[in-house]
Amino acid sequence: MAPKFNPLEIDKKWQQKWADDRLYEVSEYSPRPKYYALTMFPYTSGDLHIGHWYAMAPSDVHARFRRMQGYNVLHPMGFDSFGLNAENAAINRGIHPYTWTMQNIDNMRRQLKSIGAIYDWSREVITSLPEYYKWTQWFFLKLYENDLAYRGKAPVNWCPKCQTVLANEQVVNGGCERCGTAVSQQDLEQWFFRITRYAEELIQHDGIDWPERTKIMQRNWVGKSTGAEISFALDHPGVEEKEIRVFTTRPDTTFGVTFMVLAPEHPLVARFTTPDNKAEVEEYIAKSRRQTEIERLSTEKEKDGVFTGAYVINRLNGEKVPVWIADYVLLSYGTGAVMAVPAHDERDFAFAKKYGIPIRVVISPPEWQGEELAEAYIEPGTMVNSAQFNGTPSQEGIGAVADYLAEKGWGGHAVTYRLRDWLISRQRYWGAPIPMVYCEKCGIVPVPEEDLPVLLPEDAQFKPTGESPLTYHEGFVNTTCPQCSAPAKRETDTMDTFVCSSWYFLRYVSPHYDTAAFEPDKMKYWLPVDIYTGGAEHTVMHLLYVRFFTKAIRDMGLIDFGEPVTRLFHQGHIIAERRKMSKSRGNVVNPDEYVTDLGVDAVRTYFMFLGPWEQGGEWDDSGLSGISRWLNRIWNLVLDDYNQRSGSDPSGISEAERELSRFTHQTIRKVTTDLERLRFNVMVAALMELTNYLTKVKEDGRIGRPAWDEAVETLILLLAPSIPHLAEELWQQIGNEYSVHNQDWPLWDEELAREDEITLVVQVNGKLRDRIAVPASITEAEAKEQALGSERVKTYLQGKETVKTIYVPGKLVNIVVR
RNA sequence: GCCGGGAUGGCGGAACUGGCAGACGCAGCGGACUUAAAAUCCGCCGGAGAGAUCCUUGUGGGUUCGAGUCCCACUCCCGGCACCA
Repeated sequence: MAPKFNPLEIDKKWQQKWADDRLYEVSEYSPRPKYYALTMFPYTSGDLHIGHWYAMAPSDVHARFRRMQGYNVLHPMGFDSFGLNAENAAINRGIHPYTWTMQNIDNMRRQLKSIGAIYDWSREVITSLPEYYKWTQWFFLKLYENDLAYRGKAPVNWCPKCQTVLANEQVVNGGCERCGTAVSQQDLEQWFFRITRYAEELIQHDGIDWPERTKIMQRNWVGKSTGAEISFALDHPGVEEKEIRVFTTRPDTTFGVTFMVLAPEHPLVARFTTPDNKAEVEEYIAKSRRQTEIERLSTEKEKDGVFTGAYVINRLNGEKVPVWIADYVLLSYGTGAVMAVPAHDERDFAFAKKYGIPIRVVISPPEWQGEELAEAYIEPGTMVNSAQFNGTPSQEGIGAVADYLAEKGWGGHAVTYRLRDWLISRQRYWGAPIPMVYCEKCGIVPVPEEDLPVLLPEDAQFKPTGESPLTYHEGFVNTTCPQCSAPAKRETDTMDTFVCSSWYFLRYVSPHYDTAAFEPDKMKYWLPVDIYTGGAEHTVMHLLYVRFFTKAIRDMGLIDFGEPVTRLFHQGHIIAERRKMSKSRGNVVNPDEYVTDLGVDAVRTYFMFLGPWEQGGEWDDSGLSGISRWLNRIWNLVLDDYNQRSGSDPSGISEAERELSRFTHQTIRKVTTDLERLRFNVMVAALMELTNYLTKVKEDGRIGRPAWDEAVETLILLLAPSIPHLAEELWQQIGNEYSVHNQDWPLWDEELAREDEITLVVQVNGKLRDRIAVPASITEAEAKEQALGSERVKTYLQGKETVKTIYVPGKLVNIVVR
């Protein structure tokens, strides 16, 4: 009898040994092909819950599998550690953000180590340390140099509770992503990254293996619209501008324009509103400013607006068009002005009805007789009331009108994107300071590279004032101009944490390199990332930003690839009590207690077995015991003595061995392809089946000792990525050389995996009637003959006429009768 | 409203490219071992029926020799976007 299986002792023993031997440290100097397996690094919000483990354990299994397959695998880990959480802790509990963050990291690192992953801890990256954020600042300077970072006044999303600006992506249902508080609009001077310059490239995903839905979501987020820009003539006393340009996807409806609408914030409004309308217009602007994003975006809300008293001319037909303002027009999209065609746009229709503005049909619906429309007609049709374009199908008209506009110099074909520039300023302390200086003489001056990093002062005061503690820190703010040496002020905003995480995958290749953000040779060796796994919630933020960064620095010549990640995979969410786990809901499950109870291998395996990785699932620990039992069975299977039954029939033995090798090789094939496709749940099931099969084989005792030993070794090798601790222990116990994790992944032999005998399914009219064991080499004629010869089948053929017989090789015969 | 994804036993799920529905595990039931329990091992385990057999993959239709898988319509659930001109 084997000694009792003690998973906790085994976990401890091998984690210690692997660490001592630096088994998982990787270097660039390897003859093996490289494989960069990246898992999204965690945000340092406290401790890890099983959601993190669900992201990390299966990805480690995949990385270990690649390692055994002969790849030189880089599987790094680090901490995304700037951000609001730490600062709020400072305000609420009086702990310095640095201290709080480092405590969290210590705890999270301990938890991560207990997973038993192949993380190379010598490459750990912490974004909030100067040795890292120095390079975040350096990238900022590079973007600035290349006109991809700029400062501008903009209406921004402001969270009154967090007292900071939010990116569009951080506004969820009109509320703050973090605290849910309604977001309001404020005009502030802010730093932006010109991500829109890459809009076109960001909707291309050629040559990368990403989930279809992620690509679609990114495309939708970028929101490309094709149409035309049209100039409307403006002639207003005292206004310089002689035109207002609008963007439209429907230039074919331009003859139907009966009014124009500007966003209330549009700069022209104040200048051309006539005295009669001034009071009303100002009141409307004030009202829409007061509204929160939630109110303003409510689709329930009836569209309203006010007339400015100003007019423009529709150049296509010379008509005077009244100009209104309404808050359903957004300043930030297109030109902040729209031409309104009530006959062919639902919103314009409702607006025109409400204010008694004429509705003129210019696209004829089928069988239209000139009657009034009951609702906007937005489908294609034939152009009418459109001068020389009458009779043109509207879809042709789109291009024809745009061409005509271009010819006349009144506009032309145009493309607009929904994507806006990335606002990166945060009025907060715990972030990478933006390395800029304001000089009275020289204006905005970048901090010279050699002066980086701009360090966060340690002695800041944390008060909930709405401004960054940096603003009050005289020692930080007051500096000298790098150009003229006159007294100057530092920028006190810090960068959005998403800036830090936009390039961390580059830092892992040379985390301690201090003369550049990354060592070029090592970057060339490791990148791009071969597989990146993480949650789908990062699709339109992190994953878009990472691609933008990569393309931007490619164009600077720093790297020579444009896509950071070759293959992307999203694991699903672990939920508890039917909801996503979160601290505020109090349904967070901590993995530590399970690990100290059952051992880490059981927990790792349970995450894989739960269901398809991309689907996630409910955390239900009742299934864990099944995994534990299985590990125990493996232990006994491998370590209890094998007794070959003497006096067995020699021919029987060889047949049993043939069966065993077939089963083993089929399992190798299945486990290998499942691991390649990250189908962990069925991989575990296949390993359980092999275990069950070996248990039976062992009882029968008909296998020769060498064949048995070989089968057991294969089982252990196949288990090694999933249950690294137990596999290592068993590998040693059966007398093999350390370490199982340095062994080659088993290869299957198609010849050995092939079935000699198959079960031929016989159907009559598509219904299962018999199963016949036949040789795999059976011919079509033989199969049909056997099928027709079956007694069970014959009873269903009695008195019937056979219409045809379908044969699917190796599978079935279907006899169709009438 | 628009764009994705999904629905299979009591439960989690399996089923390659249209070919044996329910692999594997959990729970349950029965048995062995035990003074007993736990642990372990063996067996049963979608529904109806005495049985032959029939029914069964959210609902309704269709294509096909054959549909969980393909097509059409619908219901519900999850995720994303939401006045984008």
